[in-house]
Amino acid sequence: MMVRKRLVYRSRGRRIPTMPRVPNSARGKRSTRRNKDENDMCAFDLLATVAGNLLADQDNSSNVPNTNAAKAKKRKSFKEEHFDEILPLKDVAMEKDVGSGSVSAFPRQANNCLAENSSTRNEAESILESLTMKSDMLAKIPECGSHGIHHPGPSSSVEPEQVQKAEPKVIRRQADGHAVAYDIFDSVDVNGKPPALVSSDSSSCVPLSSHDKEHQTSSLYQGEVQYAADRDDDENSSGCTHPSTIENKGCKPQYLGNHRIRKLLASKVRKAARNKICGGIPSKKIYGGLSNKGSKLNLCGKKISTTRQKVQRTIFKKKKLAHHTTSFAKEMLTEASRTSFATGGQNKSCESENYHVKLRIKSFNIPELFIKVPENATIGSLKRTVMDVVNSIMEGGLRVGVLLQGKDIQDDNKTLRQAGICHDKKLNNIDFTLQCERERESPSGVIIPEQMDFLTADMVEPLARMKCEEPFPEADVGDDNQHSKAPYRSRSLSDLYSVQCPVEMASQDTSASSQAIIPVSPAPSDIGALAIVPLCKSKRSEIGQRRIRRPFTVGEVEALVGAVEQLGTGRWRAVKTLAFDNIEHRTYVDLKDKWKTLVHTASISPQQRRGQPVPQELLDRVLAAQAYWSQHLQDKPRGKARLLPEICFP
DNA sequence: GTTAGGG
DNA sequence: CCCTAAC
Repeated sequence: MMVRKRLVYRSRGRRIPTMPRVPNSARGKRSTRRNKDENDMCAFDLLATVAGNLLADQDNSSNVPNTNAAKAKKRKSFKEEHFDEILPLKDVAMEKDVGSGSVSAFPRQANNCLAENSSTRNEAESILESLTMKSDMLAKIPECGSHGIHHPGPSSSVEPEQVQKAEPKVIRRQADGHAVAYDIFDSVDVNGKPPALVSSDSSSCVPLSSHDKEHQTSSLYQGEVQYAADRDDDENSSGCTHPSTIENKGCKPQYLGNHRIRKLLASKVRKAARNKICGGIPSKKIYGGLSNKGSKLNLCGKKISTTRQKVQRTIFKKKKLAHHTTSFAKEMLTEASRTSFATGGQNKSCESENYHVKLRIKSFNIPELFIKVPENATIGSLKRTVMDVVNSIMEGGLRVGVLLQGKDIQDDNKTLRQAGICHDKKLNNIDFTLQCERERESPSGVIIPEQMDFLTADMVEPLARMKCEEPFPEADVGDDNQHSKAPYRSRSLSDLYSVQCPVEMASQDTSASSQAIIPVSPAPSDIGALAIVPLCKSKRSEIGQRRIRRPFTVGEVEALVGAVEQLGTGRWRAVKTLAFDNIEHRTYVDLKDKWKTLVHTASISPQQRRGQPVPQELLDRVLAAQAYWSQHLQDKPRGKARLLPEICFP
């Protein structure tokens, strides 16, 4: 029966040359999706807000990551093996001097900062004693601690800095530097081995429950969760609030149903998430529900994750430049500390005009950045590539939104008082959101004055000051942690950012990264230029994150054609094994799909073709192979005609 | 888990 | 690339 079925397909296959319909429809679909993605932007703004709120709910679910043990092991061994090779690269890359600072100088800077913090601590505390960032979760990591950035404990908070006059620049720089640079280089992995591709496995944003250190480490180690907010403050803030939480390992795989069910659920969840997000439903609820609501939803998330991993097999294996979730959410908290702004009060309606406010960044994640790094790439090219990507990310700019009791206050001209925001009463209900500037009407792409005033001083600045760097994941595990001790400052990147846009943190944020550099494994005949591949263009939350689109290179096409010539169509698993075995991000389904499109491409006129041109010679082989196997398989349903192809396709 | 196909 | 159906 199975054979019969296949025969039927084969017969259809014969018409392949005339199956323009498939591609066309596909195109239409793509187009549609693109639009959809644009719409998803609406979710973008919501994420930030939501994230923070979820932290509190989500933590405790730290559980055992349900990752494939073998894979984890593999990754582990790999990292350990090449740690020494990787580390240097990181340093080199970080030394790129942009602006005044060099990353390599970070250690010293960190210490200095620490000292500064100490000296100004009292003063600062009086102003923002409770200001904290989720990102300090980084500090939780042992290595961070070694740099003196470590937070005192559960209730640790970001070192208060002078907040009075925060400057956007500083903020920017520090913020991104911290976030971006770190991320980018943190996982740079360069080894002598052929660059294998690294899948972003973006879906794997995992929240960490900071409390569970082991878990955390584990996650980091696996590279699945490189960064997560940690609940430094005991206050409950915790974990990763990012929507991606759904896929988070933190959710214990309570049970493992059959994959089919998982896929189904994953699919459903994704759809639901997308729809909801697009619909503008408060992400808070959406995510909150998913993450907290109980085991049910969590399970779903878990399933997604699992499914992803299995189906895509996208676990970065060899080169991962950086993987970071991108959510940046901050929540301003309010216990307005009673420090005055010294602006000279006027009315007293709200009775607290000049107060400094305590703000807390509950979550801070960074976007994924992947880069294709051919072995023959130079450090310079690597730098340029990273720079380009970062710049491209930044170009969107960022905008801060203010929510009062969940309601977005759009009138920028209103005074806080007019908006009903009083230090005494309403501050507790204020939230900030980070929105991608592009796609939004906000003119300058710069933060709005009022907001800036508020944020700058109290919230952003501290953030900018964060010195803690995430340690090399491997470090935690490795015996020799010496290397891991080195912090990776990202001053250079931050500087870049600052140039691009004033308050960029957001760009990397929730927008889920507009782009990413993706390391692509060296396809059989890959041409080795650095290539940047957009990552999750949609900026949608990572919930239903679609895999990044990675166009086949000519080399890959060639390998595919060669494999199909030998194995025939219909044996995609074998094709995968034969020609793409070491390329994690190309699944046999991908190969099958690619073949489908190749056949179509070959059957249309060159003028109608799009994308990177495929040599006519290859297309000819595609048609020949397709025709051959279509016929051949009909005659001999399965197997047995292995050598024929060679005859036909030398 | 694979394969074929439609979207 | 995603999602499903069918095996």
